[in-house]
Amino acid sequence: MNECNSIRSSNRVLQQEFYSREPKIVARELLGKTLISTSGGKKTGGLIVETEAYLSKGDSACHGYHRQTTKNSSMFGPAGYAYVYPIHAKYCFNTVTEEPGKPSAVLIRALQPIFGIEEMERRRKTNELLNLCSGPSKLCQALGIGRYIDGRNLTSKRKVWIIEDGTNYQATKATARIGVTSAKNLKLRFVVKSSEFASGPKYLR
DNA sequence: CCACGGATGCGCT
DNA sequence: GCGCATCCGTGGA
Repeated sequence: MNECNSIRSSNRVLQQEFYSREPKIVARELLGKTLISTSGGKKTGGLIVETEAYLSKGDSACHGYHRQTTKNSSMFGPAGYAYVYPIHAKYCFNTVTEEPGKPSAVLIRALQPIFGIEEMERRRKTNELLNLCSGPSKLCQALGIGRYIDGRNLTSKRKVWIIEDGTNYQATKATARIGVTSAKNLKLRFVVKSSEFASGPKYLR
């Protein structure tokens, strides 16, 4: 934690204008904002401390790189909607960015747990705070996010949304994305510097 | 109907 | 740091 960080207090839900920009900008600005889910009837969520941008152009790691399919169609839709896809029997949660037709998104990779910690512990089957939301599939499990969230609007307080409330982090870091098998040269992963809640090895924080 | 990908995570070492 | 368990949804047959 850095003493230069300041706390924001606003319940305003992030709107389409926020998401309708380049994924790189959105990814950086999502750090320190608050992701909330009421899936399963329980309020869970936390501060976003790690994100990754997937670009609509020149990014072979982006799921929309080749063409639109049923799987990735929400990526081609309007900004401010969810793109959720299954991976290895788990899920990853993205916010769609830019205008319709441009397949880009921001993957939420880690949260500092804030709301519904007991419920998240139950869903994750662990009491370790640092292990609740430190990975894209971990946080989906903790927040009850599944494929049924794919294509949902994130700009109203229904099921899943993001509010301005949070922390203005001064120290952030950009690194290569984790786990991608192509376009490894692009530094499109954004992380709150030294955050113990982020995923990945320490030298990438 | 079925083969297979996939932006993972856990459990070892 | 690395191997592999795990499984849903897709799309081709």
